[in-house]
Amino acid sequence: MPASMKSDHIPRATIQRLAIYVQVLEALARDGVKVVSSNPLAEACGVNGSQVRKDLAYFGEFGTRGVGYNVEALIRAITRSLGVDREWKMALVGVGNLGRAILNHGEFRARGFNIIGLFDCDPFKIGENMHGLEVKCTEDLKDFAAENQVEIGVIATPPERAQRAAGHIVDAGIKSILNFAPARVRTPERVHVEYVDFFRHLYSLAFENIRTD
Amino acid sequence: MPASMKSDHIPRATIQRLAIYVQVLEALARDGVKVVSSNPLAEACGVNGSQVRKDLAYFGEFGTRGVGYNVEALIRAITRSLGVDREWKMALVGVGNLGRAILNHGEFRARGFNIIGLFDCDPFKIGENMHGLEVKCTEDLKDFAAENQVEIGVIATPPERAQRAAGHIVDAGIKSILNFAPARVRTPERVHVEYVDFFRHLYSLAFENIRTD
DNA sequence: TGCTGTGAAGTGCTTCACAGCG
DNA sequence: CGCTGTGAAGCACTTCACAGCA
Repeated sequence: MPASMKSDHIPRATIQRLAIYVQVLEALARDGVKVVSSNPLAEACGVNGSQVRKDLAYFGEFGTRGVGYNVEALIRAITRSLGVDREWKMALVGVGNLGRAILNHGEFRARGFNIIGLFDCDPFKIGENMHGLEVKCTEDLKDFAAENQVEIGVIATPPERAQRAAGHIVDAGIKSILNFAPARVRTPERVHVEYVDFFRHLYSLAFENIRTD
Repeated sequence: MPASMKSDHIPRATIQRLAIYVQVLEALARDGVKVVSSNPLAEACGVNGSQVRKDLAYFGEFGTRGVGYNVEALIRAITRSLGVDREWKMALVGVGNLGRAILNHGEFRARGFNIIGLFDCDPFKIGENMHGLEVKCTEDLKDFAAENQVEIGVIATPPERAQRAAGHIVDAGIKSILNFAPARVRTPERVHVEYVDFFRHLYSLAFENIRTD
């Protein structure tokens, strides 16, 4: 646990909001803003001012009373607190349309989340070269992960193959999974799975839309 | 409001879980399962059995006491309740790497969320043809949306252009936005914005990872 | 004075526990 | 007898309100 952390339990929602704060703070930094107080920051993020202050208080005291928060310093404080101020090595399982899109999406690398290995179970794809990486057989993930200290496994297979991909990732000793496949996967307790689910959002939009007619 | 709805307020979290239930129910249907009771369904979704029953109860009574839920019927009941059992027309703003990836991602069309118009502000992209659609100038979105009853605007621009894209979408009278850009956007109260934020998930993974060392 | 940091109060979602029905 | 549907209890997060510091 980071030495700076003040509380033992931190709400999951807090972590997700910290990611939003970073987004907004980076936009402020781009616009040349040096200092921001909790209320305007909160408004730009669509939350309450106390919420921002409480979220930050879980990790330390980053503000100056009567003034606010230094934008650049707060970005560094948050990314440091979350552990995202360093490189993270990821392996991508599934190099179809979705997988290639993820590979092409420069934002990941720009934020230190580097895809260093590609895996697929399709013999026609194995051996192919993408973005300077050779597609390997998923069976080889275990050795690769051990040799290269892979920390995050990214699933980008069709839904019916997501569980098998998860099995290979777990088997390789990787404890974090980012799943882009539209399927839930079963994993041991110790493995943390995050789901990127486009349809969750589309369903919310559709429902809100018909509800407010 | 759908006639079947039993309660006036439905938690946002419930809607998001319903999307998960559909995912898991579809996987069960693929495996030939005909009937499922709340506890196994809940376990596969990573939630509590009462939660499943309560979520469904907001919309009606879909189960049979002593038996469980018919898988196919429950999928239809949920998708109907949420209004996702029909076609939704979407316009995509921003046809860079991310936008093209969204356009190529067949799942959207497969679930009735159809991209029927492409827009970009880059003169070099305007006029280009992608997936049988001609890229138009973002200024033309307003007329296009009115003529074609676009219901959802999808933002896939770089973060610094997300706000302008949102402005065009709002201006076109569209009330729902799906934002893939890593930036928050300001919109009038009546407009519903959903954010697809990959980094929210990566931040959660990274934090959980260092927290459990 | 202005804004942060924080205990206390408020709110809403989740879980429990069981009545009710097939 | 088994599982759904649901009021009540429990719990966690959010918001309030203000003490405390620059």
